[in-house]
Amino acid sequence: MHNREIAALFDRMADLLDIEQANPFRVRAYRNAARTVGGHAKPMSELLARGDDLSRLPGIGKDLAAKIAEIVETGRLRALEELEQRVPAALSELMHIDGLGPKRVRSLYHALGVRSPADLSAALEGDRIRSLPGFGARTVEKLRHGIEMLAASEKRTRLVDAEQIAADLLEWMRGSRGLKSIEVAGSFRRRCETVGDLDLLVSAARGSDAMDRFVRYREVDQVLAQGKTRATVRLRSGMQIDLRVVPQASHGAALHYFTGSREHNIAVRTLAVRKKLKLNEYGVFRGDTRIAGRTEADVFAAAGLPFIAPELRENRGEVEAALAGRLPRLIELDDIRGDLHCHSSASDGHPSIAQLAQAALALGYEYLAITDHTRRASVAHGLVRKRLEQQMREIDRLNAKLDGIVILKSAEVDILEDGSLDLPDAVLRELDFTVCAVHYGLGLPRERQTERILRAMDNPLLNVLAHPTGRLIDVRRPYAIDLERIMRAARERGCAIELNAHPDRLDLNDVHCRLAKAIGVRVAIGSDAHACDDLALLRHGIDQARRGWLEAKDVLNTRGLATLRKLLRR
DNA sequence: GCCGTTTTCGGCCCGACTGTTTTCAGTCG
Repeated sequence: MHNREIAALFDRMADLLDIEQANPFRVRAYRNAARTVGGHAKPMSELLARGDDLSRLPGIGKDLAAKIAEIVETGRLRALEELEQRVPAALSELMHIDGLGPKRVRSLYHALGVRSPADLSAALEGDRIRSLPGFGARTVEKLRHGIEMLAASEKRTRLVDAEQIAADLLEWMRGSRGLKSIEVAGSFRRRCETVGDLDLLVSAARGSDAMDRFVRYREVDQVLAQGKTRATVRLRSGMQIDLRVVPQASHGAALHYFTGSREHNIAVRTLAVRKKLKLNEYGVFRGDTRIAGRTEADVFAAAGLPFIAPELRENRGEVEAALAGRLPRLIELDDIRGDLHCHSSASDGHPSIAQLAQAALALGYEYLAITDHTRRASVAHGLVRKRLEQQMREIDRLNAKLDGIVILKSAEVDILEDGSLDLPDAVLRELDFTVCAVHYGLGLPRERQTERILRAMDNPLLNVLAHPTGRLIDVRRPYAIDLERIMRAARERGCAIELNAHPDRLDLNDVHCRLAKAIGVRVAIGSDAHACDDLALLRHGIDQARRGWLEAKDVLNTRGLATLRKLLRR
């Protein structure tokens, strides 16, 4: 039973309790628990196996800890099954339709026997639904649309794609009259790997036309809501955009509020409440007096906190760390001294090694590792021994000519199904270091896949384990491995773990980075560039590293070349 | 159902917009 599945059971519990009109705080407790469990890096089964006290997890008390144990042991949750005797399980799905909450779902079910989206569609065709209180013509229309959108509503957009959408929209919005500032807040600003929608925050003088201009944007497909300070539209791309307009005096408070996450906001507001203050999107108030609001730093200070970077605002311990003065000094792109993963035309990349070196030099790097695929990756023209040896000689020649940058000899060596490496040790030994990865046999059972990688790491010629989980965002799930065990083994053996920064991968993800830091294994951030421009993709890795609390000292390629060589040695 | 600088009970973040309502409930973020 995976954490995700446990979380799903708790979410369903919350939905059904909500429909049953249970204590709303009890409902929230289940939702919080779902989030805690679903976002936890280690399987609950593992925590239990080693005797951890689950009630020490945030939002998990004695009761929920016992329920987690019950699910892990039996695969069932009796409380949910009992609840489903009273409230049909399928009603949970209706809660995900835009415009339907617990009250309307309850009313639809009791009055019309609606249990599923299909039932709802049928009900919307008839006129009985109009007899229900709160179901007018507009609501019926909205629900029709909501059912259509149900499938799409789960879809999230990769951050890198959202950046494009945001850039175009910002350019349009900057033509607004009276505009003081405009920013994208929300999960975009927290640099989540995917975003569901975009939250746009505008500070503007009175009489600004920002709101009008927003709904007139050429890409707008539908205006879903529009008030004086807030509007929501859906673009032709399907992306939903929320706009909020606030006065400048509230800019910091609004930026904090709309950056979220929701859970982080609740944590900070709770702190404010304890100080007898009120925090909302307009500022921090003592009584009716605004004591902060212009900048985010002011808002944090009023709540008794130092500035917390947006990437940390997930209520994953950042508020406690801030109170204790133990916030990390997050890594920045400028800390990076070189790239440890890229491909030349020798395998599946486009540019020559010389072109890649020039591009890396232009980025201010001190070194660049060429990591073409090896033999086994035949579709990517993987290098056989002879071609790799030729490449090493070419790199020697280039290094003799180049000034200001050193090209490192490396390869993205396949980890074969039996855990051996794809080229003989004799040739790997000639490289400065290796980046090793699994590309085939992704479907092995967890234990075997883990053993395979551990065996590969037993070879002292393995230096960096590349894209450790193999996931491709929205395309391929991570392969089954015991990542924590692999990380521990990597630390013991002096291997590093890659954070592959390619926007298709982001592998390690943010939670894994946090785990790597806790275990103390060093992270190597690589762009996995296949073109010169791709070297810039490394910034996406920095985003996730920051979300995972990584500091410059946790990352291998923030070191100068001499130190890097020392740290790579096993 | 959780939690504790208001600590084992009594709180639990806060406001905008919509639609259907004649003053507000429901939903959403």
